[in-house]
Amino acid sequence: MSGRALPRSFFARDSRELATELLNKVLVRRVAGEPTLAARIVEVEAYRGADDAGSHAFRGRTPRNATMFGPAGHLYVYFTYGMHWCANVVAGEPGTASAVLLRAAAPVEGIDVMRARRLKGRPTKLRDRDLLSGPAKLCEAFGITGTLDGADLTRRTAAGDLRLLDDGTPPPAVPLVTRRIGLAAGKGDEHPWRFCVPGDPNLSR
DNA sequence: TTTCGGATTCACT
DNA sequence: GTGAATCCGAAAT
Repeated sequence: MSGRALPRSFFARDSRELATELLNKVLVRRVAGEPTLAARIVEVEAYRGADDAGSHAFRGRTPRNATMFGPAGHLYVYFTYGMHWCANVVAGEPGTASAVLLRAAAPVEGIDVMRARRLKGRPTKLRDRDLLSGPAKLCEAFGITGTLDGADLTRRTAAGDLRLLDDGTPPPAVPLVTRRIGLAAGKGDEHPWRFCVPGDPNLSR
């Protein structure tokens, strides 16, 4: 997978704008001695700190959400439902606590590794389109856990190399926009801040 | 210190 | 379509 690594300036803007721009960008994970993993992002959600009841940062900074309050271009990883990890890209200026949840992607490279991680020995079959079609699925397939919370997406890190690349594919001219998934009624679910590549088979649910 | 519920997924009906 | 799995952060006590 080749392309231009996205610089810090790309991430340092409003999370809703960043969300639409992340569509069709390529997430790449390189770890020494392992096959490269690559996937095209097809579904994201924007979250904001102060005025977004659906955001982990709504009630202010805590040890858990500290990464969201830091500089853009870092990965905010959190654990939920007692078993799942989800990953966000931090947006905006430090202190705004905004981020973009990576919800689904299309597998591009390293598909066998992704499938093995997703199956975890289960006897079921998984189509390619089921490998990354949800925020926790994406993390499982990419091996993203809490140890990568705070990782800088614009630099090589000790944990390996996790980057976002622009391979020249533009975001969709007209993204599919819906309400965000999984939020309780009245807790930010009213905002239409989910953005998708229209018609993509790898979308969640 | 206890309680509550979650930015989900999967197996099963 | 429904329910179980399963842990932790944060609010409530």
